[in-house]
Amino acid sequence: MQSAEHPSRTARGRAAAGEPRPRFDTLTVPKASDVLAAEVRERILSGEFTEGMALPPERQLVEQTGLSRATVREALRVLEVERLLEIRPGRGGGAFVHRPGRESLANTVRLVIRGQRIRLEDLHETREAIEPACAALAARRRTDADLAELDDAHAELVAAGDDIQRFLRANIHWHNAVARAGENELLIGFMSALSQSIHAATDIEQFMDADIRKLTARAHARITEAIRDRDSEAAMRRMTRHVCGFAQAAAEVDRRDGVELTDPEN
Amino acid sequence: MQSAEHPSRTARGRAAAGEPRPRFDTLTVPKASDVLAAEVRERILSGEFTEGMALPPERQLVEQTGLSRATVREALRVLEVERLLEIRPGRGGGAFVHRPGRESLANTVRLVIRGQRIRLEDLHETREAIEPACAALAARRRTDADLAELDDAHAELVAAGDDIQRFLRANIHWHNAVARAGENELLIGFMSALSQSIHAATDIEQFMDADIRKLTARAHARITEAIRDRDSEAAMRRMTRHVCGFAQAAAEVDRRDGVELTDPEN
DNA sequence: CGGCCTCTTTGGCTGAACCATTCAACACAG
DNA sequence: CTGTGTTGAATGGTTCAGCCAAAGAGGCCG
Repeated sequence: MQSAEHPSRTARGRAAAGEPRPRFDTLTVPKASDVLAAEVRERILSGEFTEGMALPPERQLVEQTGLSRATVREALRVLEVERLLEIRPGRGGGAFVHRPGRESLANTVRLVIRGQRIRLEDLHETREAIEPACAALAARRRTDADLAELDDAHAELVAAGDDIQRFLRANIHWHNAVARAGENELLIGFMSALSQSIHAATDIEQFMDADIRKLTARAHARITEAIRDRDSEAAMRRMTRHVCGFAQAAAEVDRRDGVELTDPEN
Repeated sequence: MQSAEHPSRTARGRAAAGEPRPRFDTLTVPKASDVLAAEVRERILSGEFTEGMALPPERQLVEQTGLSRATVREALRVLEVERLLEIRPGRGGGAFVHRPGRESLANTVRLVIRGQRIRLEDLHETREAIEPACAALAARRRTDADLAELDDAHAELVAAGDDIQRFLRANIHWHNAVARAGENELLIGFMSALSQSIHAATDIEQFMDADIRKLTARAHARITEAIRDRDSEAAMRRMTRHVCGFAQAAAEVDRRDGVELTDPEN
């Protein structure tokens, strides 16, 4: 700061002589821990640090970087939050490179959905965009194992009967199985996060009555058949109808709830 | 550990007497900074801490929590990475609650895409699922301002001529404008991350020849028209054709490159 | 009154030390 | 020789005390 004020005075004298001075943009000073984190992040993402590789222990990083331990720890912590490192305590522990899997993709997306307070309608619309595509891909790429899982999930759904919690678990399981059969990691992650978020945000007990459950089971069966026949057109069409129907039903209940629940509050 | 071995001996004696012993699961000890981070995170997400609200300064948090400053700082750092806090130094600074916007949604998704090394085909497939839906929504919900932005972006695209970088910027801008017109925050974030990631991953100079540029401009024009006419069917159909065509062209070039570029390496 | 200076508040960073967990090596009893 | 308990070392987790740097607040002097 002082070294920035000081020259400005002398420079003003020169400016009076008509000589143009160089222009400096307001420069941003990054935090030390961010610098280290960025360095390590790049080396992980570039593939220089491979999955499972152990970083040097903290105290050694302190030596090598010239930073303090707190700073090094902050950097490691940042990368742990970003799921690029996994840190284990104790002897033989340390920071290990970890290329996150589909689970953490789903977790991240879910956190973002919650953090941004995305509207439920937005979630439904997004699902209407994504899930039919998943069904279409599933129909093209399904293996027999995928099919078996779909059948299992559907059997469980039917077997659930009036046990709503069991029904809902089987429902999510079936939807995730469709996404997995599509073999697209990104769509799998999105769908997983979406279905969980929608499930969590919907007061689902309210409208999961016997009729809707029956309708759901029929729709799943027909979609599963299309996937079995590798008929991606039909799978997509039927899935579109299924999720749109669900969204409408949810909106219906939500509107009723809106009247019941938000009025007394205000 | 010792307290777990010790009783086992005395208990073994009792077990011989046929009396079942209680079973302990391996218990997990959370880190102090995680506990604090979780606490603050919940209070932000639940709405108790509102946007822009200032948390107490670090030293005061140290008093109130009974933790050390390093621990408190780690917790705040975690929340900063999750974009739930914004931390500013200097007097009048501190930790401020920050509900992340669409920019950080896109950033997060982009990081995940890169971190997981999602395949380019997966990106294209996901885009083929999402962007037509965006176009359909845009046709239904567009305002005149949205339309103006689309027209601007298209004009810029046409004006770019042979300046490929300028063309590409205008291209991304137009695609983002479509998403924004759809008014779905989640889709906006996904699309923004997708188009940037695809752009970054495609060796785009290679196949963005004059023909493709002309084709792109025509497609954009026709889609913009559909959105102007609020014809969501047409918008969706044309967008599907557009992005599929792009994906095929990219795959074509990629295959050619694959032969050229990966052979010499091996 | 306005510009400058100093003071205070706040985050950023350091260093040293101690605690907790885990694993490996080793010594000792059976 | 075997297995079992003990000890020690490596490593992350936490604390404490302190200094530095940035940035606003308020007073002081021209």
